[in-house]
Amino acid sequence: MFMRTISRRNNYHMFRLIKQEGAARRGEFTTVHGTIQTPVFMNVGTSAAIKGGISSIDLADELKCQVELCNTYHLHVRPGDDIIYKMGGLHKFMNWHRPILTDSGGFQVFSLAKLRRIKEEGVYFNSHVDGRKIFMGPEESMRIQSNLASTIAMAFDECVENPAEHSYSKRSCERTTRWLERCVTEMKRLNSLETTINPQQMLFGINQGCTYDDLRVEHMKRIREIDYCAGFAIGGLAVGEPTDVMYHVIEKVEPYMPADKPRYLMGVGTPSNIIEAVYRGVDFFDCVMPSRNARHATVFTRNGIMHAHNKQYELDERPLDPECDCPTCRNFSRAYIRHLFKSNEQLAGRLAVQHNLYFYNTLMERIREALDEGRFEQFRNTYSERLSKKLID
RNA sequence: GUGGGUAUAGCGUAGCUGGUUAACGCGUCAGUUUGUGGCACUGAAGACCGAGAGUUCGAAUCUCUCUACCCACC
Repeated sequence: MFMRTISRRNNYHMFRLIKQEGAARRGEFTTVHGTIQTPVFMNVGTSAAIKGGISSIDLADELKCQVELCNTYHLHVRPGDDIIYKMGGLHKFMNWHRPILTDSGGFQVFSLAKLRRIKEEGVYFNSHVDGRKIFMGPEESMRIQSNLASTIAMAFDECVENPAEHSYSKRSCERTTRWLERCVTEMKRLNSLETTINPQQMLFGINQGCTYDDLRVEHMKRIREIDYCAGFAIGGLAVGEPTDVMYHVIEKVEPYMPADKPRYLMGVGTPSNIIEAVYRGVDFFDCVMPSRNARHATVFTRNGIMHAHNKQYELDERPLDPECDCPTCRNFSRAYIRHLFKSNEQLAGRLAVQHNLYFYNTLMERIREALDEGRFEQFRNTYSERLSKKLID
């Protein structure tokens, strides 16, 4: 049997609001794996690895990552959550000892649309790896996440696609609420078991409702009544709707989210999206954009977005971002990185991912400093637009 | 020296029983990427078809000459 290393006595789910500027919040979220300074960007390592060859050690030592995000569905398919349980949980498995948030697999209901069937009890998938049939419902998702022993588990939801009919969105939301109730029941049971690696595992509920104000608000009201949730997420955004619609939905839902719990905008987004969402009261973010874009040679700088493979950098001796002090920018020129991309060297992706993650993590640091010093509004005015424009120099 | 073969974008090839703006891959250039199945996807530029002559309404395509390269035999 597995030796329990985490006490079940302490209450770790503490969100402390340090400062507020308008709707924007500067906070601190205490977890069993350490305290998270918010607003925070979680670095996406779907299969217990940041794509591009960044290890947990790099993340912790150099890249200022506070929280790593892993995916329930992917890890269930491979290597199997039972394997990770036997290996002592995700933290031990990947040698990452700060907080981990596991996504529930709900998003894969949406993104693997061609390979699934949704029913009341849960979702039938065909595995993207070997095609075998997989069933996942709220209980399965909670059991898997309990085996993974993440710090924060996400509720199993349906991410409604955009556009969607009002009637379908409504039925889907109601089902997602019922699923959340089942998640809570199952997680309570799992956290009480002697064999559970992390009995302090927390659950975040997820708000849905497509782009319909009434559904969003109604759903938020329903799920916030479920007191067990340690935080709440807004899901189903940045899936094709215009940016101003996304901001509008956040503005509509935010007043109904508990002020004493963290708010997490799932899957978002660009640096500008993040600044705008912090401005509207969001505390947690995650997005594949910094890592995926980096692998495709798009890097973020303080003065805008650059395509590192462009010819104009052929003889450029400057680092990607002259104002950045990440390991990549401290050591390598644009000319060299462009060459690595053109030559299809793995190192190109690694250096660029390293830079982009550092950029996102330090962007959040700068947002927190601005909030600490009461000048977030000014920060937003300076950077919100600039960071999402193409770099010209 | 004789016989045979090949010459089409930067590279490798398709088209060659003659018929509209010569196709494809790689490379080049540019762009996309929002709770990551797929290190992926989209687009653009670029050759007047080895050179010259001929047949024909019309030639990358047929004929002749030349040049270069490859193979075989002397």
